[in-house]
Amino acid sequence: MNTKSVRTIADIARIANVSKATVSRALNDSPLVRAETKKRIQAIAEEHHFRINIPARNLSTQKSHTIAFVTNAYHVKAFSMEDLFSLEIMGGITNGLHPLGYEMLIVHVDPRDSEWATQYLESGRVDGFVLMTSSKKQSHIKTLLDIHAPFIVWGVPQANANYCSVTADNVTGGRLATEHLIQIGRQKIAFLGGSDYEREVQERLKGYEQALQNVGRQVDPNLLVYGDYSHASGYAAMEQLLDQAPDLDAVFVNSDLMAIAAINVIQNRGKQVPGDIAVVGYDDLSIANYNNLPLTTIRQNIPLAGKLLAENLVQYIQTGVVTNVTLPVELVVRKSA
Amino acid sequence: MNTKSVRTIADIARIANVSKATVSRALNDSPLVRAETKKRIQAIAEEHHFRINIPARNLSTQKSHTIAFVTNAYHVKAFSMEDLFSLEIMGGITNGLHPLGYEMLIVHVDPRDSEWATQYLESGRVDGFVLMTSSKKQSHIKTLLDIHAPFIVWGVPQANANYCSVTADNVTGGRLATEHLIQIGRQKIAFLGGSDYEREVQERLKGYEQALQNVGRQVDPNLLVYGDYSHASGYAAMEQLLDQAPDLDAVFVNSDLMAIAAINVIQNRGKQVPGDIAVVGYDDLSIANYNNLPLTTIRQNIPLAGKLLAENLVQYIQTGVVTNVTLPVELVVRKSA
DNA sequence: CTCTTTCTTGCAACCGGTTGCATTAGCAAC
DNA sequence: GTTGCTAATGCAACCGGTTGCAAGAAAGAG
Repeated sequence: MNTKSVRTIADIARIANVSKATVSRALNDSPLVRAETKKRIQAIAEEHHFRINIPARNLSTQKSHTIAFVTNAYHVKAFSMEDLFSLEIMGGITNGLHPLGYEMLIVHVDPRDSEWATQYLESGRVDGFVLMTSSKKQSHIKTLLDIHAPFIVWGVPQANANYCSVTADNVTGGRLATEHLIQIGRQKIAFLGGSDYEREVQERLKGYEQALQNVGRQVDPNLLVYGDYSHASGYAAMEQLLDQAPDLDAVFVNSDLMAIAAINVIQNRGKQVPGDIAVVGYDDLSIANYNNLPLTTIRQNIPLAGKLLAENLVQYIQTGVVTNVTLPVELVVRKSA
Repeated sequence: MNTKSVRTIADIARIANVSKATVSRALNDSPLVRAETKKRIQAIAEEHHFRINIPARNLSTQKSHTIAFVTNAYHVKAFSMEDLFSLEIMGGITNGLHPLGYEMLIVHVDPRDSEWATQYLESGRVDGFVLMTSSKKQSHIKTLLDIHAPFIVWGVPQANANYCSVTADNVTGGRLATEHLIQIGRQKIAFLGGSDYEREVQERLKGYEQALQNVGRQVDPNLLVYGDYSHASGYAAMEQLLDQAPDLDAVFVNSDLMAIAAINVIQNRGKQVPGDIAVVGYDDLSIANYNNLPLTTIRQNIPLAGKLLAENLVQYIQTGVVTNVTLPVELVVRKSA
């Protein structure tokens, strides 16, 4: 129980001999209050360690200054390595939100539940959503559009879409990865993609195809496999690749986690990385550097992506301006290729 | 802008021909309202997809139903692998909070800032804190105690402390790890600890010492080194160990991440794990299983720890009852030892 | 039938901050 | 000295839900 004698704006008003309205305006730096009055009030508030009551402010302004980070890890008891991408981008998002006076809630979403968005938005609990889910993403986007919810998406937006997004240049990423493998002399270059229905994966494939075609090579369907970004799926996909094309000497993998799984498979089959098979990953998560065999990978600037997701969503909430950002990618050469 | 015609309890009251008070009581399942009236009101609310306004409820009840997850990753632009422990326990915490109607904010804390706790608590933004920081933990505990903030700590509580905590049995963990290494025939067993001022590390050392003494062996100070749980510190500590005792044939490492770093050092010096040097880690994070050489490790039940952190903090907020829980640990034998 | 007790629901004040509009003081122009 | 305009501040209603206490209805006992 808080027994401080100075707890509300009314208390500050009594001490400063002004009205609550003047105190509220002074603490919010309103131009309607004379500068010397404002300074005096702010000094009194500081002296008494005054804290404005956030629920009261939220009620009267009808804003929560809170963003929901929507992840689909609802089904697990705990986060894991599989969620490292979310973890890393989360840090960038909270760093972007904090200077703007916003907080971030983590929201697990059951993809079968169509009420989750209204439950958070129409109750006034959050002002908007950062959508990270990959399963049922289109369905979630539709849900959010239907209720006119402010949101931003990590990933390639739908054609003709009118919502905010931040993505990276996947075509260039695919091309850079493949060009590197070509440049170091690899002859039989495989593609281990994420979920094949995703635009990002399709664009990385396009970049891979472009790089091959640029040197007069053809795409071999036996060299194309897909996972779902999980470690297990990367493992299985790499096994399938080696079964289908035992003589492949390079693989471009659509995520660092699947790349590490692929390396495990390669090494377990008695082959050397990068000697026998060169491996390029994607994302440049921290694990890429920590792996005993540091990963050559395509860096998406995840801290910057997080920061822009935050800032662009808040800008949309405040102004209604929709922004779509495509970040550049870069090849990071380490030891796996 | 929400143009729904049924937005507030007053709207439901008008439709149901009762007062706001009755609607509020019905939606909160109060026994003061007749059962048939309650049913009727709940049906009307359901029919109109009514959502109670959370800021208004928070203001009138003076509760936010929000918990702050306090981590000290304030200094980085993004989370990383170093934060995998926090990520994994975070999942357990949100799973524990959600059925209780609570949300979780992630709060970065500058250890030099002494106002962070009042900033969140006295503004009514959060109802309590889960304290995960390891740097300046004692200082944060003092800060929270000074302002009578509800909180719970992951880790061993201070002697005579009167606050909630969840920890695991570190002495047993240290003993189990060392006994296992003894049992598989290792002669020169090293200890690579976390930060040596931490009670957890001291307790794990005690377990290590007990196991050695139980078989008539002495503790060799040249076999004791400390890191700070970071990958880099684990790497450096293992290098120091091998410099000091090139003939060691086992090492008990106080975290999975440092264990992986240790394995990297061992392999980079041309030695085999577990052939030349057996390695046991701690925590049983998801990475322990994903590593190409799956880690033998001491499992702390992280999902359960997270769930209990959540439930016991909410119980303290609601009832004032302080609970301290020590979870059992277990040895998980994989391939590194 | 009357009185007392209990049940059910309503009244309205409160939680604390925001802000449109009103009021008053001060200043400048005539 | 008067009038008109602007600046500074105050008033009080509002944001929406909660709940202590009051009022009235219903039921039971005598």
